[in-house]
Amino acid sequence: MKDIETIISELSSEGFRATKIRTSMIELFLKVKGPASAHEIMSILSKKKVRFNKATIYRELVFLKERGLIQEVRLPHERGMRFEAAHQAHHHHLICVNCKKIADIVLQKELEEQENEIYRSTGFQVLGHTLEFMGLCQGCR
Amino acid sequence: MKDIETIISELSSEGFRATKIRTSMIELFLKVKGPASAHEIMSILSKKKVRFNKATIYRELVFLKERGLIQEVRLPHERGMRFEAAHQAHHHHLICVNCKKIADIVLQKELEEQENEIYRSTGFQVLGHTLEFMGLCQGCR
DNA sequence: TGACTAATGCGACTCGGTTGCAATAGAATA
DNA sequence: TATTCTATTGCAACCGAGTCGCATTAGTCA
Repeated sequence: MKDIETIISELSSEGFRATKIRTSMIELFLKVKGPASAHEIMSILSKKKVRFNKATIYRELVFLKERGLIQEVRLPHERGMRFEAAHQAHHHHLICVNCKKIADIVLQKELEEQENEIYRSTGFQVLGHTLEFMGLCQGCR
Repeated sequence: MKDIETIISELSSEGFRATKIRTSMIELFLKVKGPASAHEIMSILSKKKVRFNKATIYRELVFLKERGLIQEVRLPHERGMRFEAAHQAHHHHLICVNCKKIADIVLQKELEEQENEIYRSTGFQVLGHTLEFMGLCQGCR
């Protein structure tokens, strides 16, 4: 994700509008670290005194996702979906089983080796993967 | 998971009963490959003319999970939970984005290296991980 | 066969998310 | 600034997956 002015001007040049909720949500995704749930998004907006309806939030999430500005993340231990800004390098998540905080991590050594092995042994052509680590963060150890 | 007679006798020696639904579900998990959704389980039972109520199915899934006979799996692209027999070695899943089939895979080379790197660089102590591969199976390539 | 209680069915409910539709409000134009 | 067009919103009803309380049923043991 670029800076907010660029995003907004790109959107409006395509006929989309810079509404309060849209700009607030884009700002939010530029700021927040780790993937955010719809619930977290709504509570942040509430604190900022942005009035909204949940249907609007979900619709905006779909909109931002379709435009490639955010991407969906599903974590292994929970029901709902989460979203994060889509500008980032390929990364994974560290989920603390104690305090539930979620941190991003970029692996120095990705999974090419494993993916090649899969192709050789099964003929399955890997296009992507999701990898989440569960454990204890430094503070909770 | 052991064979069904052993499981049933172990359960009944602890005061649990060998009901139609319970034995059908244990049989099912011994047979089915790849993690099954509640929906799939119910449709398989229906075909076998086993009458049931969805609350019972969910309760039985909780029961079998608590007893360590099955384990929960959440796949990155879908809402619901899935379950698989818990006897298996640590493994991952190959999810075909085209035909949606799910296969198990045991990696020759697991992620110790990556997990050590995480500990060194962040102090996060990894206790487990989930790793799913998306791609095209041999038949869909 | 009777008694005990684990397991079931039922229906109502929760939670996360979606949809149809009328009302509202950005933004371009006059 | 007023007008117009239509993207966006709020509302309320809805959906699917899963859960719960409670009265009833049915395994199992004596």
